[in-house]
Amino acid sequence: MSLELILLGLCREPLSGYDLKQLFDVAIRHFWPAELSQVYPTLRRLEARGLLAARREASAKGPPRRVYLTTPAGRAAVRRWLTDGPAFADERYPFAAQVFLLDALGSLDASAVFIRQLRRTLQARLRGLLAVEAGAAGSSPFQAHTDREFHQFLCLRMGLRVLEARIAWCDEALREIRRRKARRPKRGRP
Amino acid sequence: MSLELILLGLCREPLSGYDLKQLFDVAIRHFWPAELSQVYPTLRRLEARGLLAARREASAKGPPRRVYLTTPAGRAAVRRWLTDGPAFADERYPFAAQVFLLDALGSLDASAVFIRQLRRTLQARLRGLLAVEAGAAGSSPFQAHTDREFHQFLCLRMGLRVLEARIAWCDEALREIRRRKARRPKRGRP
DNA sequence: ATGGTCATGTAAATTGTTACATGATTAG
DNA sequence: CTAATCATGTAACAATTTACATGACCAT
Repeated sequence: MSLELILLGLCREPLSGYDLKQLFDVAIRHFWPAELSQVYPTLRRLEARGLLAARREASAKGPPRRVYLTTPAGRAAVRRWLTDGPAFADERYPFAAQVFLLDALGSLDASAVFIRQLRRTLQARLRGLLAVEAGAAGSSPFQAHTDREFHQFLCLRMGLRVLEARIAWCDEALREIRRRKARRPKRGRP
Repeated sequence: MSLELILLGLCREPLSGYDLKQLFDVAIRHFWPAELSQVYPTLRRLEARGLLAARREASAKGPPRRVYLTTPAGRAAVRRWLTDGPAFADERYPFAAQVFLLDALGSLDASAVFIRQLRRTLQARLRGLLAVEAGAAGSSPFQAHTDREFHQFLCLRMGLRVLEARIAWCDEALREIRRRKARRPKRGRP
């Protein structure tokens, strides 16, 4: 399970479930989202297996924190995961399925409306990622970073490129729809 | 649930669970995979809800087939899904998570090995999709197709573009790793 | 005192995967 | 006769989401 490995990878410094959730939400949810209700039991499980070590910590606010740190066994598991090569999972894009079935609306105009809406949403996401990039990188994108930041930045670039590709696809699709409409002009009023 | 809507969308002509599974495997699994063990109960559920109509059919081989056809209510559900605009789901890319954590290996060379391997795998997938494209489209990609084929072809193009973007990212990442290595030359033997 | 953030969890429901079970027909 | 394809399904498990539950501390 990838969530387990990700948590092990992140706990190279002591982090609580709450901390981890925040990390996910700012930097990781783009390629692997996680809810607190899944994080907490998973941390317990990893601790029970000896891959994480837990320690209580008093907190300024609220209840005491449980912070976790990866054990040597946990670190070994992460290294194995990484050296075993890229891992893949099934990908599910509902909007692609919608495009596949879009002819059910029986109107190229309706298809164009759909794709324009898709483009707007993707554009908004792209703006979000670009803001992260600008904030994280400063002016010189790949320079003056630790190896950790460097790899995280690479990761962000991957997200950016995929979004750009999807937006470019929207433009291609709209072009092709226009061409198709031009070739087969609208009936109704001559 | 998207699987339900996809099945409803596909059953505009009578199809059995078995037929549908094959459709998924050739054309749909790229953006929405499905197992038979999930398809069969889902079809039953949709029939129970009056969105699909089932009919038995004798089969040349094997047991009698159950073929399903979308009812007017089912078609309405599909149209609603499509006109409500693009639907999104969480996306999970284990390999992106691995890139995020890759600095745990403590070696830019190891990172390059990982990304080269990723590139090879993506390249192989791209070849697969290109073969589908060539087979489905003939020489003139968007022309001389029904609206149905047109939209399905658009869908394929989206898959292609995302794969190309990921491969381009691999190249960028390898370039940046080389630059970083050049700037901070290897220690060990001067 | 009201609402937000800190901080932990549990329970139920949904969704999807893997493994198992069955049996007919056809091609080699 | 053996394996592949056709065709249906069930059962057990795993992963994830949504909703619920609790309580402290801080700022307005």
